[in-house]
Amino acid sequence: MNIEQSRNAAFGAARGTEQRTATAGGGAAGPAETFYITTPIYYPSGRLHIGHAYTTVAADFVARYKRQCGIDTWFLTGMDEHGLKIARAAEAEGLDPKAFVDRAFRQISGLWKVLEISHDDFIRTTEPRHKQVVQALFERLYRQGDIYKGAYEGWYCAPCESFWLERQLVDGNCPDCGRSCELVKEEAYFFRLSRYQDRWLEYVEHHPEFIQPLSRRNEMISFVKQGLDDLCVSRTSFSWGIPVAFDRQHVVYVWLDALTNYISALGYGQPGSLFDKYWPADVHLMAKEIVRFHAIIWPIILMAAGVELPKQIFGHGWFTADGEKIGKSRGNVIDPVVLVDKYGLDPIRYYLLRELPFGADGNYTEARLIRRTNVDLANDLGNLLQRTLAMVWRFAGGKVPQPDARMEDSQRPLIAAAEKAWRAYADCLEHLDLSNALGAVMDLVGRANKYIEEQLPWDLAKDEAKHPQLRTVLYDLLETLRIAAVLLKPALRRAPDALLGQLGLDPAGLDFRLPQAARWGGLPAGIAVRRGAPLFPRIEVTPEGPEGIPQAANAAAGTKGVPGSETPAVAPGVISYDEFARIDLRVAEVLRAEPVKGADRLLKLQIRVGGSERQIVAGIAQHYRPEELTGRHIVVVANLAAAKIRGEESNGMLLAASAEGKLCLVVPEAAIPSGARVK
RNA sequence: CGCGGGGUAGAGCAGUCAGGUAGCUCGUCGGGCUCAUAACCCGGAGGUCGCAGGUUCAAAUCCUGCCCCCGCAACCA
Repeated sequence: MNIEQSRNAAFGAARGTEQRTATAGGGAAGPAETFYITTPIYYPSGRLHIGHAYTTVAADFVARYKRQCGIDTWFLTGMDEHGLKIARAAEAEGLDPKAFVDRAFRQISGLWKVLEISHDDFIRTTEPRHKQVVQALFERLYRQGDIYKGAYEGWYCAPCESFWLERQLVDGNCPDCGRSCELVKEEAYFFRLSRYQDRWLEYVEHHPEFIQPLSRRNEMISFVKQGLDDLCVSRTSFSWGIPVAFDRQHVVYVWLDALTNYISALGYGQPGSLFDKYWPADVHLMAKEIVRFHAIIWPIILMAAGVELPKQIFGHGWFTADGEKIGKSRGNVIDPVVLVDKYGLDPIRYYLLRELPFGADGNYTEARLIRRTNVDLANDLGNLLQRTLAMVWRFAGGKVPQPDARMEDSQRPLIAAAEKAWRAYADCLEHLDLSNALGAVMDLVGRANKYIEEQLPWDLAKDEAKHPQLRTVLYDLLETLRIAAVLLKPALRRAPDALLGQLGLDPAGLDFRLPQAARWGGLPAGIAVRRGAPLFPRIEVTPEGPEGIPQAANAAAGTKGVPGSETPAVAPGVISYDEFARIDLRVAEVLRAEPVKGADRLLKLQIRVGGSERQIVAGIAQHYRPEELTGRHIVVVANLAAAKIRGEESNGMLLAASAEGKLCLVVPEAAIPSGARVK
């Protein structure tokens, strides 16, 4: 009873501090509480990478949490399918744009399936339901004078069919191909952002929670204070888009199309639609680079349309790849599907959600993923379950023991720790501090591990008089594990149920509703526990040295030590021989070299590799003069995908070593014909 | 004067909005425990919180100036 009292007091207090409408609180009177969360609609011009997975898994965690709190939740994601880039990419593959985006849709859906994303809807901007809302919105804004017809002025590169702003040009030429551009004017519609500038500032001033985190908010405010230009919202130079209803030469351009998905998906404009139920959105979640559009353009569109604004725009940080920004052009795209295959879904989800303070940037490395999994999930949580169950078998006959009714709550520190964990967890989630929400659960797990050392159950077992205490200790450990599983349920997909199953519960028949499910005492005494496989096996990393030791040294030692037997299990950071063999390294002769126009670090080299000649571009201009390269033999990666650098075609990459600002070419040590294989 | 992020222990980071004994993970050194997935627990060593001023009883935190690194913007293959 004292348990119940303190519980209620604790929850009452927690509820009282939560200000936003979407809380974990139990149902009061009034209309049912709802929660609407969105991810951006992703643009399928390239493959989706860990960044997309990050945003979407984060939204999934929040959505599942809200549902678990009994809140009527709607979780939207989708795809942005229009625009010139898509039309081009489709054409390049000889596909109809629609066929192209259909294929992309299948890929993205597949990824969300692998990550077990629980979205309620997936909006595609090519769908009629979206098109119709965009057209109506465009027309309305035009009729009321917020959209006007003007002229878009820009520099046009005919071969590339691209428009550029004056400041984007390179020596007056196309930044893509280096060829000359012509100044053109294109008729276009513009949206009067400028008209709403002051209203926006005033709104943001009075709604400090509107743009989060704080650094993004400040950034947006200072951006708007510099003055807003009107926004180009239609184009005539391509047709893969939503036609402007009253002027069919135009298609709606980018943001007015894309952003509108958040209301078109709800059936905006139709009486009795989901829009009435879920709008305004509680959170638009996204990575930081598109916060500007969501925090400025979107609210102004809504203001103009007389629609209530979303409650919050939240911009999270980026995962970088070993220090570099992740990008298609860098070839360091990390495929989430590969990671899930390799490590399993829960470790990936846990890592994504736990690793970064939500809002900040952070480095993705496989070593850190492994460490997170081993330390938090295997050593702390998985091992706690294992050792607890072993003791329950040994000291309590494999059944959940009955705690000693005479013991006060104050003598059972895990009760208070569990309460504290729940409160911290719920509070963090209200602020989208996902990492610390999980951290609160892990703190509880850590407390339980420590409790075992304090109580020494194996000693208690030796003394008959202490058996009531032993039973209480074991019960408290089991109950702590149950609560941890309940709190991890929205974040992880396998482990919580597996854990509960080992506690002897049937996850399918459990009520996970928060906060009740996190209350102390939910585990019934007397049920039989079931020891099972470790929740999270440790990931062993034998061939790789500890972090901090240069990998090359270890890899070299490793390959020498392992005589060419069958492929060993390849550790992260180490590539197999087959992977290495895919790189075609060749000796090449430099025929001539010249600077790349307008670039101070680039040289353009004509090289001969065996019988064929080709051009490569290399960033060595600050270390070598063109004339000193002619005739030299160098080493190149011969099968690297072609790329355009500063408008110059590059068909390969030369090898050079650099350190501390110095750079030198890697060259054959003795004379050898061009085209010779290097390995 | 382009925009933004950052500089805190060997590594990676929190703490900065609301100033009050500098904290976490990994690594390292030592100890404990034997229930457990070579796991778990305790303790030690290790920091001029980028630099210089200022405000304050008190500054990693607030103010001013400067230095350095990174991303984007236009030079990465």
